[in-house]
Amino acid sequence: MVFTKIHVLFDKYLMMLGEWKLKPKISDVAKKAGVSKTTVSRVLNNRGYISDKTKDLVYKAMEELHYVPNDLARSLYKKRSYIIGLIVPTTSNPFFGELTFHIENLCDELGYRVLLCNSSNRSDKEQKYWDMLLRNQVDGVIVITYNRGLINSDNKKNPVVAIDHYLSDTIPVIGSDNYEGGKQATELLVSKKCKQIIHIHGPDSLETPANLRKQAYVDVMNSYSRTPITYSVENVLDSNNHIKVISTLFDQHPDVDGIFASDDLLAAAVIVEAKKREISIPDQLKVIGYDGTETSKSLLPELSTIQQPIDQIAKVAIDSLLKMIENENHDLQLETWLPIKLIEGRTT
Amino acid sequence: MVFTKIHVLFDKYLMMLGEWKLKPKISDVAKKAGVSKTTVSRVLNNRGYISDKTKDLVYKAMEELHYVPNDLARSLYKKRSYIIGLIVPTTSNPFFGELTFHIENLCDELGYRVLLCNSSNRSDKEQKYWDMLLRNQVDGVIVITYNRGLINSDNKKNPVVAIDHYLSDTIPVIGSDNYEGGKQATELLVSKKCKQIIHIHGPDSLETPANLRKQAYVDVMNSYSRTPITYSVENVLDSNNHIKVISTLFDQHPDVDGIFASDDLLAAAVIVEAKKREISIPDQLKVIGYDGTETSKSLLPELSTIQQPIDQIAKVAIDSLLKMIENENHDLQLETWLPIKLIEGRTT
DNA sequence: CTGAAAGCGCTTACAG
DNA sequence: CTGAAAGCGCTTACAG
Repeated sequence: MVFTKIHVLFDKYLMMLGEWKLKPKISDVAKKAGVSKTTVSRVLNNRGYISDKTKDLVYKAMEELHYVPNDLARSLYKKRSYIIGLIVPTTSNPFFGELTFHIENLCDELGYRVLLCNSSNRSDKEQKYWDMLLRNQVDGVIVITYNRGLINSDNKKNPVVAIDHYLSDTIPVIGSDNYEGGKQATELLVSKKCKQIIHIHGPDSLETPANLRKQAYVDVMNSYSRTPITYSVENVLDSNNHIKVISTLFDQHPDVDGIFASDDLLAAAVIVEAKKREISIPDQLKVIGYDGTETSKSLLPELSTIQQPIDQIAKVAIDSLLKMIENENHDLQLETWLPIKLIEGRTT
Repeated sequence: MVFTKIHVLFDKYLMMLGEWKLKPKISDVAKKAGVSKTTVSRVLNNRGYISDKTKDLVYKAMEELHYVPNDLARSLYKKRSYIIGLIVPTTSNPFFGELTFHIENLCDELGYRVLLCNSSNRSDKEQKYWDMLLRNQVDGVIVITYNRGLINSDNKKNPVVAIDHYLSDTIPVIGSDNYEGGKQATELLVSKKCKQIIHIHGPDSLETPANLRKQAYVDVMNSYSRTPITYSVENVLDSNNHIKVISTLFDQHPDVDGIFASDDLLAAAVIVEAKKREISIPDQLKVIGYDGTETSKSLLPELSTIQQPIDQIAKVAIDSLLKMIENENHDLQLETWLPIKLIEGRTT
């Protein structure tokens, strides 16, 4: 009798759980199954020996209560959140959008979740995001953005890997083989008999390995005893800025017949401007870009470009980060440059 | 003397914190500042009265220890994580990439973080992600993917909003004015004297408001006493699938002179196939897409398309979700269709 | 095979 | 203006 009464009371409590949006916790499951919290936790984590009978009881109780474990509590105890932070300039850009997709997918496979941050390349936002990620106890961070100040000696302990950006001399950097890419792009234009080859690229101020694309261009030009000419776009995320620089380029060098743009969006803007000026591509002007995302292959398939192995970059970044998280970073490569692939379209 | 000794010991402990990668906690700050945990917490949260002197002591201690609050612990107590989950098919697709950017940006402004999930439109992944998000105690979820089974009666309590997909009759749906978009696209082709207008769209099986684009096409065709002809691409994320369907379309309807594609990537694939078959655009064939992302405007600026107000969609989605989270969902609209904009390029 | 107790790092009534 | 104590929902030695 007394037992029944308690049972009824407990069911009432459960109804309240439902109505008040209260979530059942491990002790509710324990009560319902008639075991201790410890046992429920053991069943939950498949840890230690539990009789099949008890297991079944617990499983049934969990099901009836629609129990959902609270990972926050678990993370707090374990000092491990299985969350990684990802700071990108913006997922609006197809290169970062695809990179984000691959990174998140790999994380998911490995049991990690990702907290996404779009910094818009603004260092104030990068800093705010960085602090937020630390407060949220992320296990590690992947950074695709520039902010040398971000990592100071205080937080060198946090596992971090950077993509295409030097952050400090202890943080692994992953990227495509920028030098080789820049070389192949320039060599292609030379081989196609371009007389006046110009390179357009991102901000000079950034200390990114992507500068090697420019370096390769300069070296190749010099190797043919030609004068390198480069134009810099200060804000890569602003397409109006693209147009202005490109327009200036054409005004100052009406004889240009070969352009190597450091990314595909820039190359696309070059093509637009050329069309506006009735310069025919590839007859009068040859254009090659960099990145070769799926999106640009779909939307602008005729573009010649240097394709980055985005999936491999994501893979190496995650692998390196996990090694750091697991403290197996003894044999960690500090720089990894993945092979690029020249894609010849109809713009060269 | 004794005091000094304790001081020295404490400093040693702090050194260990550094070496062992242990993070200082509130009690470390309290000890260093010579106050209680309660006081430190109050300073941290600017709550209740604290003397300026104490405040300064605490701030100094926090700084010296490089103290970082643990948001996991705070969330656990507060039963509020300030994290929202975002399930998209893939950020590789420019539409979702841009939507993700805007959603994350708005969240950041409002003090929320986002846990990103790429479902690849697979319902098994959607389900897994959904469970993961609940375990991680997200305050709400934005879903851009189809899985009616996802939301069952058990978890109707969780704040959710859907973008472009009907999940249940209690979950708000946000999207562009698909019907109006489909109508304007079709009317444009009609006004341009296309004789044979065909519509290509995503999977028929999905119960998405995007089907209204097709419905509008059908209605407009009927209003001109024409026979609607539609082709369906089963997997929108697979470009090979696009090509096959489009190729069939051209084979079966060599007389086609107007195509309304339900997204820009599909439209781009149509253009590629047309070029391959030496069909000139817009003379012999007019093409219009749907989405009008920044990326497609950059890479394929000549494409005529129906532009979705991605930023507004993100805004309404977040606003609705936050209302649900704050339990102010009394006046919540269940369906919101934001105005589209016809962009006439050079493919029509 | 199972449970009582302590603790993860916070916050907040409550008391003074 | 400040502190001791309880509790958020878990996990894990430890003991039996």
